[in-house]
Amino acid sequence: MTPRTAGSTTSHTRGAHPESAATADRSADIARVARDPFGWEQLRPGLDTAIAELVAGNDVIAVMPTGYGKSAVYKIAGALLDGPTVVVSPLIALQADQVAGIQARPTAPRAVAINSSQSERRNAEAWAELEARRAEYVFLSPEQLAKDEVVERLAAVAVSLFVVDEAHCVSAWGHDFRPDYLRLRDAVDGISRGGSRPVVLALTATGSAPVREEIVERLGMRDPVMLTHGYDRANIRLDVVRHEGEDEKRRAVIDEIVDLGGPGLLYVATRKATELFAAELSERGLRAAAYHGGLGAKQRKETHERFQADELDVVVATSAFGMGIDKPNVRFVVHAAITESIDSYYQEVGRCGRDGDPAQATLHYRPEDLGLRTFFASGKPNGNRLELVLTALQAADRPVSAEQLGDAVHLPGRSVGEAVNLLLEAGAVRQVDGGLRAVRGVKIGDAIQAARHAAEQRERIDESRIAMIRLYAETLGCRRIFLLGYFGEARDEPCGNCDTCTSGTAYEMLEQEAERAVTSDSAAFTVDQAVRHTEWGDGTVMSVEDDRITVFFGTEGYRVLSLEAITEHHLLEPA
DNA sequence: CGAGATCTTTTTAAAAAGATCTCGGTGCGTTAAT
Repeated sequence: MTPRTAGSTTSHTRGAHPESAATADRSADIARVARDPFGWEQLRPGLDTAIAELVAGNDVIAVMPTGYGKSAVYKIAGALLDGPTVVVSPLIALQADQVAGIQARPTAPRAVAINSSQSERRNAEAWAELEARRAEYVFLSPEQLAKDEVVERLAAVAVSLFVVDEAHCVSAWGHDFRPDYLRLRDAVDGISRGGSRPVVLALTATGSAPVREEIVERLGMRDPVMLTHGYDRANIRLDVVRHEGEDEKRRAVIDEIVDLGGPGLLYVATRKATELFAAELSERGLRAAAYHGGLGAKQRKETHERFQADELDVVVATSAFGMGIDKPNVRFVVHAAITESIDSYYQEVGRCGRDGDPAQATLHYRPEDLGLRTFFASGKPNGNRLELVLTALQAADRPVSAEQLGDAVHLPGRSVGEAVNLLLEAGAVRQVDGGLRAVRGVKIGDAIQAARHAAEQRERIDESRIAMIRLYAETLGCRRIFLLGYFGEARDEPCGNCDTCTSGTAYEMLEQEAERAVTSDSAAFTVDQAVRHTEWGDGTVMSVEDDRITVFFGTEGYRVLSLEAITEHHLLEPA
């Protein structure tokens, strides 16, 4: 399941020889479509490769920073492939922008969106355009694609390209928050039933190896080509500041932002904190606004637009602010609280310094802040609740909607949804047209145990992701070496642009490790190597240091193992 | 799990310390009331 790699250094070509006539024709086609309807004279490295692979019929997962021009991949490949392009987009606001972006070029193929914010009539028109082959691109949410009717209609129009934008959502949201992300594979299968299977493209701005592999697996991608570009953002300075007390941390955050000016982003953990910080920053003379999911759509849009137009210095936000922001001159991303994973942290940090000029990323760290992350990570499968929900479903003689189910068991919608997701994952419940249905012949006891098991595994993985960001915050080594290592890019030289390099501990750590390395044998393991642990089963080596290695296990998450212990107890062997 | 609010107890009887409670993020879609 490991994707084939075609990164910036190791260019990958498959099928026809690069100099063959067919390939030459193809790159001429790509250049022509890029120029003619879309107006791009030159495509960035990797984009043309991605398009060529798709046009040749190969699935592609592309990991590239926002602002790199990822959307060109599906715009051009979609235009070249015969048949409409489905683009799965997580936010309706984003869909509107994406459609507008294509429509802004009068000669580009037509794009439509189908979602609940549009009138029924508008959606019907979109379908009609698609079915009449007047529209090439259709933007949809995963929830739309969970509907059988939608999938059937798409199967009938012979979709040629299936794109999952912001594909990290599959792994980040699919398990609990937006479970329909895990059903996209069924949508691809359903669309294929109409004829041939569409080529699948996954796009994301960040993703560690486990996240990328989960995307590939959950989407059912076939032998995909992986393209990564621009992980190292050398112009972003990486600092971590450790704090003892909450008040002292808050003052330090405010002082730093006032000092930095703007434009920049301040990420905080709670909605309330966005308001508090925004108020205090305003008092200190900055143009600051709060942003979180609880605000009205109008206000959110306005804040977004004001920031984009340089009318705000700082947006103080929860993780709600981010996707769809494409502002090159963001000068800093400051975190007043730690995130739940390195993946999220680097994604948020990646929003500054896109213009290549120096930018600042500071994490204000208190170990106590990890508590909130642990709280969010805990699934807490309540046996009672699971049993209640499953019994109700088994008793029903026809599919039940989530809402009917909530009424039947007298539980808040949220806990019902949580239970349902676990039962779905455990295979005890199935989503069918019209609602949920219990799978026949499954014993309640077995189902609940399986659901609990699924929840516990998930929890272990989430907690190991928290443990990794904690290691980042607490490391004395070079921050960049650590970050890039997490994303699978080995780097030996300290970066010179982070706090540990400045303080010198990064160099001390390297020396110490070099000394220890004399007595240990780290050469036995390499990054990306498949290994098997006596207790935790199969895993992949994520990073190798001189005295320890980090391994990602499918059932446990990230584990740091000392080489001494591995050797002594024969814990790990190549798989 | 931890912070902040609120309630309860203690003790330089009006304020402070201690105990208990509550809340915390991400968005789709559908629907009911204006």
